[in-house]
Amino acid sequence: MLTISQLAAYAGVTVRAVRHYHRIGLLPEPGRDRSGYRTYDAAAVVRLIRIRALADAGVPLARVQELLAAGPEEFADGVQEIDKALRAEIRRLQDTRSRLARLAAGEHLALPQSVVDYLDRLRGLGVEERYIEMERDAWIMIAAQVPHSIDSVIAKKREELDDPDMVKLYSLLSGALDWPADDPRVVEVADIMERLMVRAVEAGEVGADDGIDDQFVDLLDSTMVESSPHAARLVAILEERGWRGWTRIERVPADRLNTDLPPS
Amino acid sequence: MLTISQLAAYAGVTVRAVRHYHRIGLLPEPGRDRSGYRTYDAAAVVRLIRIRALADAGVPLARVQELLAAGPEEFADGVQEIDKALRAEIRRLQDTRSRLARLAAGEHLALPQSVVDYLDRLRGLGVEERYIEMERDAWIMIAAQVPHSIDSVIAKKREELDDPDMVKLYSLLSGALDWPADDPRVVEVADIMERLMVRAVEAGEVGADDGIDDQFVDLLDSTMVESSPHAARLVAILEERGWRGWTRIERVPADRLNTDLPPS
DNA sequence: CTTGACCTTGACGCTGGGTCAACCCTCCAT
DNA sequence: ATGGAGGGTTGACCCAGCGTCAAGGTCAAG
Repeated sequence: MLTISQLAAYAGVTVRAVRHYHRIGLLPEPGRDRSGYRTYDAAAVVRLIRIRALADAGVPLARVQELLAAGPEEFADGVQEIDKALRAEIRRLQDTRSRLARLAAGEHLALPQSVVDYLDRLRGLGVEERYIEMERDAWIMIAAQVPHSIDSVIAKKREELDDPDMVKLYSLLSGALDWPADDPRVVEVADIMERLMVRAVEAGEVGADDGIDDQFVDLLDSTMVESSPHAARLVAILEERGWRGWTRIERVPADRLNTDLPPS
Repeated sequence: MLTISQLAAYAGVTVRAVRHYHRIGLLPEPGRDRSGYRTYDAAAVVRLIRIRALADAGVPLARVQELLAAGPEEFADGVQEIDKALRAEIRRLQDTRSRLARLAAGEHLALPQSVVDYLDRLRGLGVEERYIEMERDAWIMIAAQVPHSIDSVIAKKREELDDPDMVKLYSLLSGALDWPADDPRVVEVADIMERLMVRAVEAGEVGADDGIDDQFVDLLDSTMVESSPHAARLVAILEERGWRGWTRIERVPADRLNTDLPPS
């Protein structure tokens, strides 16, 4: 006959776990010797080993109890299910692992490779690290928001970088973080942006549905505006010229300028 | 600005989880509007998404906090560690999966293939299912006890089945479960066993260290004795003839018969 | 007889939140 | 103005699966 610690040792569990199984009725309480110690036989070892085999597979103890009480066919069905869950869990962990790999490889966290490549390209253009971090944070949000279309969105962005005006724009914006409050180059930025926007409108690239909802666009815009004092000024200048927004810029018809803003 | 539920939706978590992160200091408490609602900005979304990326990898929230507060090199080291843990966990789950596969394939739980094969062979010899279950339970314990040498132990057992006497023995033992209390065939069983043992001793196969400790052997023996009334009688007969034990049978020198048993 | 290793029950702690409860705010339709 | 829906707020208790004391009773050895 065995004591509780011997039983536990045979099955590779702790004494505390065995007592826990008794309390929840998973392992029947055995007899006691004259001093109150529990005395176990080999059947208890076998039952305990079975319990652990299932519990190690992640099966909740309540379900373990059901399964061990069930007939062979129900048991087999249950094991099938458990195996499916295990497969799913393994795949989930593998996905997580590749996410972490990308994370460690460079960009901090949760970004698809396409975005990482895009940010690397900005770096290659000489854009400052501080600015890239802002971009990165915006892309983290976009990737979380529209995970399915992030690749096509970023592909369009990459194409835009083929335009020398766009490259110029980024190099100016990057440096703008250190400009004095009323630097005249903000106007230069606005000029470049307007040229780009006009071309985009002509190419029919404005107004296409990007799958990002309006409120989310507002959120990105307000983050941008808060990031630098120049940003607000820039948006104001563009608005005077009939453009609205930032993340998604739209042409505002001249007759509606400043007329459809809410009173607040 | 975002409300808590909007923040939660962007990051794909529940409102309750966000509040939990506030309480444990993982996500800083944001400002409130005049009615006491929390108001979040995009930075909170980014931080929350990062938290989830790590938490999904199974990192405890306390560690997530450390990592997000740490510098880049410490962060990278931490991610390395996490990845190692993930790899280990994936392998553990795969092992569990193959254990479950064997389980579903036939024998109930936690037995290596070699033992399953052995039990199948017993079945093929016409041994009753009830008896096989007893054998199986014993092997479950042995496999738990000496997992490294189980294959060699079982290989020896399989070889023994090539002996027609051993086959005869099993077929008798299997049927013995239904014998009346004082069936004379028990003596026949004892005869066969003695023949087998004598041959084993001559072949030098007795006394070899099997790596199983004495106490464990006692446990297996007592289980066997309790399994049937004939078992005790069988052991008694063999003991009269100078053999002791069951799981591991030894020759007892004639002059020491009944002299070294404890008085109890 | 002491010592140290076990045994007993009972109670609280831990993670990562879920799930009420009880109440306040805001907005919209009536 | 009023009521109801659908947000938000704090607080408190609940879950698994044990770990970890606490406060004792027992056992075997020296």
